[in-house]
Amino acid sequence: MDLFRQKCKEYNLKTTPQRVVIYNEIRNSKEHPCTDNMFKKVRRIFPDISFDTVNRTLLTFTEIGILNVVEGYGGPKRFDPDLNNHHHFWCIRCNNIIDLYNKSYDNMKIVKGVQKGFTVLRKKVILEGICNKCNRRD
Amino acid sequence: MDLFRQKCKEYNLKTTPQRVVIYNEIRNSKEHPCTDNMFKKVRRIFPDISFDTVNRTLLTFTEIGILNVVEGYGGPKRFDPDLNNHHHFWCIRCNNIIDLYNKSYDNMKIVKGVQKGFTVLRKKVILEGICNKCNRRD
DNA sequence: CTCGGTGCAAAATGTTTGCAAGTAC
DNA sequence: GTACTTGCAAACATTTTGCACCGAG
Repeated sequence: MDLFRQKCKEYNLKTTPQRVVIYNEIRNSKEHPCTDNMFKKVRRIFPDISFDTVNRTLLTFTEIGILNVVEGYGGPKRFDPDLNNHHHFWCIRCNNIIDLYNKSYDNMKIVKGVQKGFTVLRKKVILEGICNKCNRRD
Repeated sequence: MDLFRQKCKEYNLKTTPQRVVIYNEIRNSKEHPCTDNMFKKVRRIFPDISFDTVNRTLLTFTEIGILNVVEGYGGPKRFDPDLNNHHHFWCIRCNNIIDLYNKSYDNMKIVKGVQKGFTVLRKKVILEGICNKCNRRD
């Protein structure tokens, strides 16, 4: 919440009730929701909010760095409230994303080809496959 | 081309002229085109093809494993003709994807949390940042 | 000849924009 | 009071679906 207020001040954003609710909901989220998921969640608390506001707010949050967008395959955007360095396992069947925390992944070196002239902001490992639940279901 | 014919046989797909053209174009592509890029490319060779066929064919190709879809952030799907193990640098400004080849990335271990019950089909490293061209442009 | 593939048009899905009215500061 | 935000509606972009016709095997 401090981060939120601080960033709002920094970027001249007003702390509207809508933004507060969206911030709290995504912070408390353990998943990687898409905009529509967030809209449904937020509307339980703030029934008159528009989809539009949720969408714009999520994009604004990624711009000011209190949220990340995570990799997907062309479907709806998905957001990640965890700003710590972490990695993902992606189930290609149920589309679930599982967070992975691993020091050796974090410490991975940046390959030479990318160093000159490039700025690397984030580096992450993505594992793709079938999760335990989907495997069990077969 | 052999891979193409073999896979078509395997999955009972007909080798239509449309599919042949699409296959050749994506194979010769050094980029990571989206469906619309492919449509434009293919239409130069096969002017009467529909967008629809290109889209369906690309999806079919990913299903039979002669193409991969690559990670994105909710925009149009992008395809990758390179089936070898490789990694990506992603410019968040110009949206360009640069292929990275690196043995130590290839040899990365799979973390323990994912081993029981999970099937890992692919693993890759994604670097996100600003590419040399975009940096120069500032 | 037959079944899968194509092209078209329409629908569905997801995102963005323009603007009048509202509200945080 | 003013500038930023919101909600709405319409536009846009991308993908998917249904179906009649076509053509590769």
